[in-house]
Amino acid sequence: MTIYDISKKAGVSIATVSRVLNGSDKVRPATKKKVMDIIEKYEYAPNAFARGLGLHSLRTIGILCADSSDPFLAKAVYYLEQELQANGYESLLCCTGYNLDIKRNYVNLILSKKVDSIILVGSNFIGTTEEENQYIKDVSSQVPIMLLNASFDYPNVYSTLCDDYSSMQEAANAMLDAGITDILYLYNSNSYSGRKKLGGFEAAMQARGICGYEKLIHFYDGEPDRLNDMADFVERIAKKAPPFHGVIAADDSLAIGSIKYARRHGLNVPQDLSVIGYNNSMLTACSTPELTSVDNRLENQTHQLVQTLLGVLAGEEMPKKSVFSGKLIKRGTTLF
Amino acid sequence: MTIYDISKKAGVSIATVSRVLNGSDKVRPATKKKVMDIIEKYEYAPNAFARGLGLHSLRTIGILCADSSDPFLAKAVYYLEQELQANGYESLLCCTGYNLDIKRNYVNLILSKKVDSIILVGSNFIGTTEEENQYIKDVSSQVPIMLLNASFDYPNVYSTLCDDYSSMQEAANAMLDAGITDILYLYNSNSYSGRKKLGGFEAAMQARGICGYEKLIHFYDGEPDRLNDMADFVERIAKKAPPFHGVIAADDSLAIGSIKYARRHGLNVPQDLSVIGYNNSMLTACSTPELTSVDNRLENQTHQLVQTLLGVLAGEEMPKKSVFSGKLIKRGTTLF
DNA sequence: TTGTACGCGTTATCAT
DNA sequence: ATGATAACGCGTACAA
Repeated sequence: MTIYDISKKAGVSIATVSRVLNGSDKVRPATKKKVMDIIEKYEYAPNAFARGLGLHSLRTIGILCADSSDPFLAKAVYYLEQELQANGYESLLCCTGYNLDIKRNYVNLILSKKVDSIILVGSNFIGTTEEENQYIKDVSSQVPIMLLNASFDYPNVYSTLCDDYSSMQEAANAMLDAGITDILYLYNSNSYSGRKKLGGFEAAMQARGICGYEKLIHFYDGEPDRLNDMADFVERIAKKAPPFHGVIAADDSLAIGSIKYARRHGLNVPQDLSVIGYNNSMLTACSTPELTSVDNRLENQTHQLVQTLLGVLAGEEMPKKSVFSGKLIKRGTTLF
Repeated sequence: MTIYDISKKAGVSIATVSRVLNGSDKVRPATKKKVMDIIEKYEYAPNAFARGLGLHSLRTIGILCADSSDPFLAKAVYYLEQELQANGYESLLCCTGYNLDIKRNYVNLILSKKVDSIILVGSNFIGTTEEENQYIKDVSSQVPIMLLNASFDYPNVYSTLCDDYSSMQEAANAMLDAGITDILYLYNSNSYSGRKKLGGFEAAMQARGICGYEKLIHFYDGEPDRLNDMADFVERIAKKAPPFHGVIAADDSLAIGSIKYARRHGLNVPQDLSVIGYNNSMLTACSTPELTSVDNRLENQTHQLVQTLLGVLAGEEMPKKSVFSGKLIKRGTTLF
């Protein structure tokens, strides 16, 4: 069934069928009904490829993320897909892994599929050097680039993110206010977001004049999601580093790992050890007591990102950067 | 840049350019190089839509799942996307939610995007009645339908799954062998897979002549991933139902919920209560001690599914049904 | 309001 | 080995 078949059966031209299909324009109601009946009778649906050829778009958005099974990224992808779907866009998903070179290739690959835009999910797409981020500049000339949870100032690149710096600073201040100054800071990513969080933590410590806090900043470079490996990691730290009575982690999984460590050593949480995580993920319900964590407003971010994208695609002028404030969700692993 | 531009600049016909692009056929090396140089110089890439028009394919697979942020489904989607990508296919992701009508619509929608096949991830796409599954029959005439973790016998429908019946039976037998016969069975889905698991459990109980086990079979119909809601749920059951010293859950989250319940009531796991989960997900590392769980070989399943799909698309005769055996991964929440 | 005719960028089929 | 040309199916100026 092609548009020609339909036009023939309905006794009209393909132009009229096309007009009926695309809702618009002036078509006499009687003609419209006649055509619609034929279309429905034969369950005709226009060929997407031919349509794409003419319209230069198949209403498809490329979603790139490092690992769609990471709880945080998975949630983000889910929200984005739902939001895009609701606005008539399909989602082409690509999981790139964490290697920058591979990411670059994927961006070009997905671009060749004629997506209307590319959403980069997670801040690990933004490196520290100009050269690392060159690929984003290159692609931004073709389609708008949307960054979720990261920021990059460049034409046709739009950023939506949480103010991780302030959020982490606030979290650290909350712990400091409770009198805990020996804080173990754990992180597992040097991404844009990761760097902001660390910066916020350091700023808080410095503002209070805490000395030697650097010795308690540790980077976990093991496998993600291996909670026990993370507990082992904390255990190794505890043996060598100065004592600590608080843990702030840049990711909930690391916080849970710390709680596992505490349990192994008979430390009570939060009496002996206060713990704050980040992302407010499902993992917060995993521990007993439940994990205090920073909520970075993921759902708000994804909503805003898609709204911005729709505006951009419609040719409107939209904000280049949308920043949300995070919020400390207090649960059982902290006394404050 | 179109193929015409390139052909002009290279002083050949578009046919030759096309041949060079598609690697195939006989093109004199010198000609090939000449064309390639021009292509690279101008960074020419063929228009995907026009290509799709000619080939009737854009090498895209539709992946449908109820909720890509569910840990199990997220992992499945991740593995599938990786595997497809490695074989030159893109993934069009759709999250449908759990409503059957909506699913039906999505299937048609994604089909109109001219995907080469549709993968239905998770057994909740298969209902109990003929009528519920009619939509699958309808679509299967257009493209091959691949089922992950479910089975449906119909032409052009291919199933890859774990033998959940036997796996659950084995899990129940392990607990029964350890002398625990008062077992609380928790489930949260009546999907194809959910029904198989329940069947396996019941078979095991009946085979051992356990009486009244039905009173300890309970369906959780609350929100998924709300571990505390699940703990509340178990608490309510414990107040009314016969006592139990074992829990077998059709999903790890329910098992974790039970452990939370146990902790609240000062019950020791596994001494006072043995717990077995299902899916062997990341959640197994969440509890202390770690959760014994049934591994349903997800990675093997996804690999097999894609291999089958590639064969089908290549016109080969492939198995209609591929069944893997699950495996009980013993950890700390059981004594056996 | 409706129809004609062309363009979109490939691939495939013939010739040569 | 290479080239000319016909589909592929739709959108859309432009004409009627």
